Amino acid sequence: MSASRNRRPTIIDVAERAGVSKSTAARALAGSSNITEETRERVLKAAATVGYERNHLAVGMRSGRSGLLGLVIPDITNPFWADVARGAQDKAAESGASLLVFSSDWDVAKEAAHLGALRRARVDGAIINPVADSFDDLDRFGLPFVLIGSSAERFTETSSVGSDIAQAVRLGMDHLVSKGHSAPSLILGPKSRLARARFLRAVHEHCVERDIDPAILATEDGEYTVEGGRIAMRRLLERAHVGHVCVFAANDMMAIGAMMAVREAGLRCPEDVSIIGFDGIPSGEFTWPGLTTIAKPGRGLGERAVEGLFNEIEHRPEHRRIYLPCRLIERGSLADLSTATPLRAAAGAGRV
Amino acid sequence: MSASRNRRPTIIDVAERAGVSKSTAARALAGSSNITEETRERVLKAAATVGYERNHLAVGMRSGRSGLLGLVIPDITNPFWADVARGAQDKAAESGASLLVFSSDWDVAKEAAHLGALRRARVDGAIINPVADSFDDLDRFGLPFVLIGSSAERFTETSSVGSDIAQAVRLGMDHLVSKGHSAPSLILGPKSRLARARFLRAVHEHCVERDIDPAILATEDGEYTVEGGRIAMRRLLERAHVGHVCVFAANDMMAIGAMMAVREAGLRCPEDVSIIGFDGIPSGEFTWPGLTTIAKPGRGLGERAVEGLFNEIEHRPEHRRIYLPCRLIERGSLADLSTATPLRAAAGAGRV
DNA sequence: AATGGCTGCGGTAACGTTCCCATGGCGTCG
DNA sequence: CGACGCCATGGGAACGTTACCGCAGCCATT
Repeated sequence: MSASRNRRPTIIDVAERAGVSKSTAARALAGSSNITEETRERVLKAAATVGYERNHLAVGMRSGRSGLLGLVIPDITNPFWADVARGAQDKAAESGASLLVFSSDWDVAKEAAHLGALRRARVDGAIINPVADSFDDLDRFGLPFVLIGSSAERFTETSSVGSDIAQAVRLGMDHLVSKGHSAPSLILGPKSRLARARFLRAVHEHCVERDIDPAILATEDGEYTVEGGRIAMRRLLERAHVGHVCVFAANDMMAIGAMMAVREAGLRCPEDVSIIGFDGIPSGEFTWPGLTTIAKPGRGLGERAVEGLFNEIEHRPEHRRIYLPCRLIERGSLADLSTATPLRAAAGAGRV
Repeated sequence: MSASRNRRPTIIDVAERAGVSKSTAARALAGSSNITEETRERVLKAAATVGYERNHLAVGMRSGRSGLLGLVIPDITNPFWADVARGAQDKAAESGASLLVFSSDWDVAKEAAHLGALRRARVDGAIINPVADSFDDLDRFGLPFVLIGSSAERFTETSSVGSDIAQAVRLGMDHLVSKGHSAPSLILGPKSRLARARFLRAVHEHCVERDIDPAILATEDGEYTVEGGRIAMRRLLERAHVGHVCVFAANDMMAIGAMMAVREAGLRCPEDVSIIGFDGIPSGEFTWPGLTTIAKPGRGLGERAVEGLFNEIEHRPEHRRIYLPCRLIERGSLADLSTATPLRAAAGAGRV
């Protein structure tokens, strides 16, 4: 009859089957205006029987909207970014959009190539965590986009979604003092990274509020890696005064490295050294002791970014930076110095 | 002149600028037959100056190939699957294709919905790790696809890509005997899972080769989670004979759980219990001791799957199951019983 | 010298959809 | 009772690209 067996049915097949024109069929399928309830049902039934599915490519050509969104993140293998991707994907699916996921692997050239691929694929917009420092590639992009993550600070003119670092630091510091630690040593990222300054500023502000002189805090810099944290911790231990050491690491990987350095120095966590991290990566659950940390809302970031992107696409520009709250995950890497319980007893309990 | 400022240039703009027809422009851009070198250069230059980029949507409409591939995996947050995604994405990019990534989160309904979204997005094909047991959704899919991972065994008629379990088990067992362990206890997945049978069969075959009676191996089942491994290990320790215990876990998460159970029982790894895992997840690097394991070639799986998918799409069906080799990662969770060195000394060395 | 083939190019249709306009029928209001 | 307007529907164009066909000019062969 109408459609051959191996071709996918089009709206014309539906129209023929329902005995109407393709215009009418389109109206019925769009669920919109000026159509008899009876013909609509007839068309819908015809569509169901022939197994019609709207061709997004054709829709995209005609309407200029492809229903495709891009996501460019530095490392898909990092569970945090994967969580962002999942949130974005779920939210996009709610609106019938699909997500093109690209991992730049911290490579500026690769990132630029990905942006090109997104343009050619005619995505409606993109969510980007830029690894490049320059505006060039983003300017060239020419499509609506939303920035995500800490690097957004560099671009004041575009809307962005990130974690609320200030709130996160407050959460961590409050938790520290509630456990009897007052002025933690800091393991920070490289000086070149903007996230470092933001983190440090938040700590300072919090110290000022509590009448602590920020200058007394020992700090060490390092790469945002396990090895970076290990080295930083080593140096921290060399400088350490007598007594319990408390460390606030700006990143979970560094916190894990710090934990390793503590063990390698023949010390114990949390008995001799307390550690709190920042990120909420799954690996923190499997260290010994488990890593107490502040978890970023990865999934929420992805969801919110897609919302912002839709606003951007539909020319309802928010031009706002949105900061989502983080949450504390208590595990075992922080000693409780606040109770009257002698340290050794607590340590013994923690052992088994 | 030709194109308005805010519209993206089309091939017609290029043609006008180069002073040729759009047919000729298309030929030049396609880099194909029957065109003077001179006009080709003129067109190419015109394309560069107006900033022309081929519209994939239009190409897709005309050619029936969208340049989009789908990837449906159970959990994007799992670094193994993320690695698969990266491999697939890289390989797809080589051919100018883009990847739609969907995470089914172990939800059959969500998986079916994703397959529908892929069809509507007019992907050229998909790579799928099916969580559903039935063929129904896959049959309904109606587009070329390649299966990936262990669940592929259920579908004999389609080409698939997976890890070489037999080789991996051999690798692990060989490593065990080289360290002086002969007949490891086994922590396996749930009986319902096909991967369990495959793993167990490989172990048995290896035992037969070495004249070991497979029946003497202690086995425990559990969920493929940290908690599952912990419970299984607990039971294993209750049954344990005197002396060193060696455990081969079918999954890294379970291996990590087993390590926790050992510590909770007041024992030490690797001094009292040796553990080897299977997967190669990053978390295994951060446990104490580091987890010795067999790593699956996630990235390679993704790459190979895309190759197979292209074959499928272009009707060069391989209809083959491809198994990629795994590799051993040696960390500290396995005691070396083979040397003359007394165990205690080795243990002491392992401590710092 | 005439004819055939080949080569470079232009014109046009088609992919599947949506939007705009035209048309006819019917109800309503003056 | 006539005219106007509204509503349901149909016809056609357009989105940007590629494939096919046709045409003109040129070289080679007879």
